[in-house]
Amino acid sequence: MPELPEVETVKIGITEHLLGSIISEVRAERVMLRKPMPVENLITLVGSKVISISRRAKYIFINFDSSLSLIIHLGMSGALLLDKSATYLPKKHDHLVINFDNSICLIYNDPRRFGLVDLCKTDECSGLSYLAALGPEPFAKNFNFAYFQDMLKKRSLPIKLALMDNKILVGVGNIYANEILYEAGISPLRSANSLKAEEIEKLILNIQAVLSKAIKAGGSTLKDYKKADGTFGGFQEGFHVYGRKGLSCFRCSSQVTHISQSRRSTYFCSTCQT
DNA sequence: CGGCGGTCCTGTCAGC
DNA sequence: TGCTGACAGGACCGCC
Repeated sequence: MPELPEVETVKIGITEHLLGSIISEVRAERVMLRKPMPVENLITLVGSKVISISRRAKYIFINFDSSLSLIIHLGMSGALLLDKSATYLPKKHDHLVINFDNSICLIYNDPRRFGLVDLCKTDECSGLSYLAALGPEPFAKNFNFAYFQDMLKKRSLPIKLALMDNKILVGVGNIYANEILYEAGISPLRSANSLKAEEIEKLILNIQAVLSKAIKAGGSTLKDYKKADGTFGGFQEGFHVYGRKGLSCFRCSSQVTHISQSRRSTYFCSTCQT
């Protein structure tokens, strides 16, 4: 799935085509995602006009003039695609297909169904249980040294898991957690509360550097992820450790180590990352 | 409360 | 070729 750079890329990709468009038809499959898809509510979107598209963590918000917001999370395997041929034929795992008056079609496809589709009044979204507890955005002012140091000193779990904890910081998933720690020269096994001030500084810089580089590259494409136009992101060419088990570290040439932490793959260089 | 393992689901790939 | 098991970008839940 999409981590923050992929979600941001999808958001940008759909915005230019959907802004100002009016929904003419909603086809929603009665399917169980992270929670049941609210089919009856989704159908009420017909006639609504898109006024803005935003992102919070890995959630995309399509905001309408009817004061409603469509909330979409792509989970592990979800994709949000645009189709410009007037007659789109639904494919397997297309759970939501929305037609717009400008003959553009927005398709939500998610084979593993770990994603989420929800509808909420725009001004009530921040109160939703799955959004209320989220930590700061990596590029926001409230994600700073004082905040991060304070959060990390209270936690004893491995720093890699802390990076992926949405209450501490949103947007960093498994791939980028690996890449960020490699760039920062910090071992993923270190407990969060063992980091020194200078390491925390370095971590913040690399969280922002790695994510912004990935956004510029249009995200990373591994298996399922595609950009909204169906083409692929390019950042996977830039991975330094992820998926490189046994290959040479680009810095010191020793072999990249692969381990499992909380059932997620961790890749790191045990020489460069201490 | 914090940490960790199990779980939701389908697709793909390696190995037999 | 076909089966089986491991594994995959996320996040929630429940148990200690």
